[in-house]
Amino acid sequence: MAEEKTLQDARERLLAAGTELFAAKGFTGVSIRELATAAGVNSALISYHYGGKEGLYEAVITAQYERLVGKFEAIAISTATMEEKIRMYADVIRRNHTEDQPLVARLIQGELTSPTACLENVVRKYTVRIAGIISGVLRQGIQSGAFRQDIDPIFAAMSLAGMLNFYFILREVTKAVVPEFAGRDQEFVESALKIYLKGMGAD
Amino acid sequence: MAEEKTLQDARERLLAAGTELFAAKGFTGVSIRELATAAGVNSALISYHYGGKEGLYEAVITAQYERLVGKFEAIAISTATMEEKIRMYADVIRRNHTEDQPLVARLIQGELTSPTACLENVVRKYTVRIAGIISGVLRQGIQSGAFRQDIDPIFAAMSLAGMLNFYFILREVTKAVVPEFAGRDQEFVESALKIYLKGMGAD
DNA sequence: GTCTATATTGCGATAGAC
DNA sequence: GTCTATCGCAATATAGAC
Repeated sequence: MAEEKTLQDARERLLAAGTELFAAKGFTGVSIRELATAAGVNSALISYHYGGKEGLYEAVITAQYERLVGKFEAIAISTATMEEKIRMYADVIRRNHTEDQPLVARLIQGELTSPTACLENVVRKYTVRIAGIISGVLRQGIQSGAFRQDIDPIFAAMSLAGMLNFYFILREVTKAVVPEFAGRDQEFVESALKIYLKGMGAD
Repeated sequence: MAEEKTLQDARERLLAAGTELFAAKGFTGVSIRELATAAGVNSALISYHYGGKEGLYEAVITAQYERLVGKFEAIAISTATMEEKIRMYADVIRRNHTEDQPLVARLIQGELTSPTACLENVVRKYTVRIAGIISGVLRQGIQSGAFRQDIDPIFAAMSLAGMLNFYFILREVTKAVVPEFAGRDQEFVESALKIYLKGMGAD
């Protein structure tokens, strides 16, 4: 078991290169030659291992969605309180956009905004799954009386996800220009949660 | 002054075709041949009038941003109350995504999510401008005591924009699968505003 | 201002040697 | 499982006629 990272096979190296390059430039912005060079392998291996450029792209997107879904599910089945779970969701989203791999978050957001034709079903599947996980937790909170009764849980979930994700989408665009945004991610999340938790509170 | 719509010059016809096609397929998804055919002109005229495909794309994006900024500014300078203005902003966003030209909204969202290299400055400019307009109105509300004092107006603006826009981004992906979303746009906006207005309320 | 024709470049995929 | 070489195609841009 040589732990030499550079000795992973072409398949793995292509997945890693694809994750980085597709995230940075989008599907159509990267050529198979560029992917192969970055992975240090021959471009023909993309077809051999993944059936083509689209196949590699699908593998990249799927792997990232699975990673994210796993984190959301772990929170949902934990024994934390309702408010703690919401704070944990917010933390996953913040970390996903900042610490983990900011470009990958943008990749998923981009696919969400206008899915590649070949990936519409994949994106739909995971979107529905994540929305289901979060709205399920909120439904519990509504039924238990912790949250107000007059909001549909799915709408409550969309509102929360929107507040948090949209900021991080825009941050990439504005942080160089709007001084207000520099290094205040955590502070934004706290402000958004203040608004959301008060807004969802039962009277 | 013949009002014959089909007799507008190639420049206008290309802008119209570009708006529709770029919105439907993205920048890289459309070829100049396709643009020229849709406009009923020759592909060489794209270079002649706009300096190339990128120039036409920039003209399309700029025109759409100007249209949107105009609507936001009109609300900002109106004499409506604070809550009315927020409801009017929400209405502009909803109409922009549903009635006006849903695909164009997706075009702008897509550019926001990951700007084309050549358009980063354009996108930045308009993002900052719109954020400035909305946060300015919220700042007034905060100073007047109508809204809570412990939230930065720019964060409050981002939270509002996020709640509303994110739903409409996802709606395109999920409406075919999640029955909850079919025809409930107005209802979602009302729910989101309920959460937001209560969450921003001064105690 | 508009069109025809073409130059040039780069793409994704694959056949076949090793 | 990986590489070399190449095929066939579609892309944008432009030179030059009208």
